[in-house]
Amino acid sequence: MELYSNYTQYLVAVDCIVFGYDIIEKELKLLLIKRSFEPMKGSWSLAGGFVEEMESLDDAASRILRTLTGLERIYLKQSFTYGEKERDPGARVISTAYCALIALRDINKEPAVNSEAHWRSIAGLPDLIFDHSLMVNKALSDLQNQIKAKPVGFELLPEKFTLVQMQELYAAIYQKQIDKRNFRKKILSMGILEKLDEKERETSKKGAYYYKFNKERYEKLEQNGFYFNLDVS
Amino acid sequence: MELYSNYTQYLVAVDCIVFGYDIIEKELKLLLIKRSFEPMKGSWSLAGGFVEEMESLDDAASRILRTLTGLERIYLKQSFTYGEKERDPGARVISTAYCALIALRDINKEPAVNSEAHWRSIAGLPDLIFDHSLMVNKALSDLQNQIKAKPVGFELLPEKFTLVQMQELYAAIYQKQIDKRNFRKKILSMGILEKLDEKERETSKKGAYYYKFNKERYEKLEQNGFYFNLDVS
DNA sequence: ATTTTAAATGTACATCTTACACTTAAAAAA
DNA sequence: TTTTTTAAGTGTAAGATGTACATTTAAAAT
Repeated sequence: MELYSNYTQYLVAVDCIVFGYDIIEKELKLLLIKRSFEPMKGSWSLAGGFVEEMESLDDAASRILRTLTGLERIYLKQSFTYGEKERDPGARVISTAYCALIALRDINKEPAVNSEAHWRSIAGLPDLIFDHSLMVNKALSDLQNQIKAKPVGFELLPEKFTLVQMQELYAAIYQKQIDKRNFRKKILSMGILEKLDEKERETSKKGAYYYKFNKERYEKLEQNGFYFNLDVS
Repeated sequence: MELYSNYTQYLVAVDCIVFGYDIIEKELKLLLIKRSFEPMKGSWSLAGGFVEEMESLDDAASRILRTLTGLERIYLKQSFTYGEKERDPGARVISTAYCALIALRDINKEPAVNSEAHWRSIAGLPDLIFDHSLMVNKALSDLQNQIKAKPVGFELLPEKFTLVQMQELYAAIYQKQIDKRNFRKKILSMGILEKLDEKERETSKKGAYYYKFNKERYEKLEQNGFYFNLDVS
């Protein structure tokens, strides 16, 4: 490039913070990789990679997520860019973190998961390379804020879910107990869930009604000034 | 660098979205630059520049802001990173936007302002180069959300300010009218303002009491689980 | 028929939000 | 010295929302 020719160029990376919700264990997990190259080969790391010439940052994040999990069309959102001089001892690398949410039952069905990828409970994470722990802490705290104000939680649930399951998801992300009646009252009063005739019968004799998220209804309400708000006691 | 040697490097820039509040005109303004080099020389642009080898992204943003306005120790926050392939026709440039807030009465006192820098009201901005309008829209919308939940508004007011001035600031940022009694009730009930004995006498015969923000008090309350919340009717 | 298990439900009280109009202080003008 | 003018300052009632809390219901298993 002849323009801007006096300026230094740098490696640009993306790192993916992939949160997976395990509906069975009722736990939020994080996708970690055993690093296969130097520096810090063998340490725990986020799923990351360098941005290629023909792709945008968003494209790079999608590609890396797809390569590692086989999943596409996942809620994937830019989090924050880390540009400290010495953050990577191998070279000056500017890295943009992306945050993804996955329902773990989906990924278990997928074959093409990188064999060096592991799901680890967010309670009790190992040390991560470079500034990756920082990235995770920021992303988790952003997720907690976001899930209050946008219906991103539905990305972590199967299409049909019970209110108990939804409540367990929120409890796992906030890491606290939630009052059942108030939670139900609040989410049902928004009018964005559809009650199905079918019941989930695995966890109880009585069975719990399935619901599904009515996205069209939500979008219509949002246009009319409605705010999703699921702050929790 | 010998590690990571197969990957392409890119130019990395920061662009500063500098909002200035004009307490006289009661208007939020944006700092724009007439671009002095190709491509798009002569067009309106944000204050930007390339990241140098010895500085972090944050450092680069501070340096650029200082160079253009002479101001230091300004509230300066990373906003978002723009990495589309063709966003800059001159070269592949990854740019991280930063957002700064300034009280315009402060900057008027400063001498070292770049002569190609201009303050323009956010109502009625000109077209900006590349994706800079996008950057501004996102930053403004983030500012509106942030100022609800954190006391960043005080960065835009002089140390001593009247409640009317504070209300005008919020009205300028939200671009809407605010009920005087409710606004006062809400902000005063937080217990983070100190009423001074002194009055501002320029705008009224009666005079309006000055207040100041008690930052220590705010931080203590915040530690105890208090949330600043200045949602506006 | 009885027991067991988890799902489903309602209410009272406190807190917060919202809409709304008159009084007060002080300078300027008459 | 009175009157006028201007912007600052103040309160309340009604409605909406948040919170704490315990019993009943459905259905399978014994």
